Amino acid sequence: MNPLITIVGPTATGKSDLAVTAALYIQEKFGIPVEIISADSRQIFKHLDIGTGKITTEEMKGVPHHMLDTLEPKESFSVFAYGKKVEEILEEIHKRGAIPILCGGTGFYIEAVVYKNAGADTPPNVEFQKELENFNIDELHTKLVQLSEEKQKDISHVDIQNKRRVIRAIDILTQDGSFAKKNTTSPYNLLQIGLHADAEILKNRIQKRLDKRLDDGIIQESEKLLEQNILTHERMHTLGLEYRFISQLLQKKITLPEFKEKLFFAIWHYAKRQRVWFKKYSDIHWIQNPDDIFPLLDEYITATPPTS
RNA sequence: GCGCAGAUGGCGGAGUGGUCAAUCGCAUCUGACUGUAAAUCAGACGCCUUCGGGCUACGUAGGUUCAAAUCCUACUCUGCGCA
Repeated sequence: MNPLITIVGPTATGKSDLAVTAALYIQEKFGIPVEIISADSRQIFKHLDIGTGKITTEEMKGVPHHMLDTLEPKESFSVFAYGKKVEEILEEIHKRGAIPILCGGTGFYIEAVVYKNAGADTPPNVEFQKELENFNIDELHTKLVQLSEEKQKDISHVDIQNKRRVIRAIDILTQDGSFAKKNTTSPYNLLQIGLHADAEILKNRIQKRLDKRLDDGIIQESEKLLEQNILTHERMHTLGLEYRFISQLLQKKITLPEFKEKLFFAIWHYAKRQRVWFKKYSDIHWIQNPDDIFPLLDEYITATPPTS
């Protein structure tokens, strides 16, 4: 099995830096090259630098990074596409005899790579989904139940209160597709590392990071992208967090103090959601101190020297 | 000092005699997650409970009433106006 190291955890715990540190450590100590793959749903986009806290070239310290700056913000993307793309990249990395580190906080993206669970194998019918938007959740639910009986498909996994999910389920069944089975085992030889920080510490880090990004010009970045028509307010809304609230601020829907407060809580809530997501994987080695990664790497690489 | 307004759960803010442990928003807690995932969605949220219910609560102290967060009186505090 080919090796794959993951570095996961909530935002603002220092994953990106740790990935670089780990990469350099492995290269120096074992002479094996390492390449990093970002698992961040927004850092994939060009121009979104300060807002997503994207790692700089300098901070990469020469370690190759993948899945950063590959799309224009206006282009749409999906977990499915992500999973496919990363699969290719992994293959190349393994061919080169290098070890990949998948690093990021987007749980679903990690799942798509590690377990190859990126959803049903039925492409979305965007037009049809738009039509469905016009119905309310109860009507949609009724439709879904009818369809499931017609097509004899189990829909017990669908969250019937979540409009988006119900629409997608209807979409899949209407196309005669079926829901993918969930894989529970990984095709890779895994080392999963989670970076953990206690609530108070994490809150503090989030606040400090936010203040710093404001100083760095996070708002101006978006203003400029709006001027250049690289971003729209609509797109900023779907990008979430920083972009969503900056958009509201620039449109004067909220004041600066409100912006700061709302954004802080939104990031904090996001971090909690990430924590819940990663909780379900029992094979993650949770560490609090970055230095604790070294023995884990030593053991992993010594026990299973990567071959290609 | 006088006048007016107000004091509600961690915060904001509804409620103005019974259906109020008290709408709602925020925060908090727990969780879901099958092609938008930094997204989307759910549950809990006074205390106790054998889950039937019980108890204590709407500034404080009294009062009216079968019944009060809601009416009356006094007091305390806060805001605005006049002195």
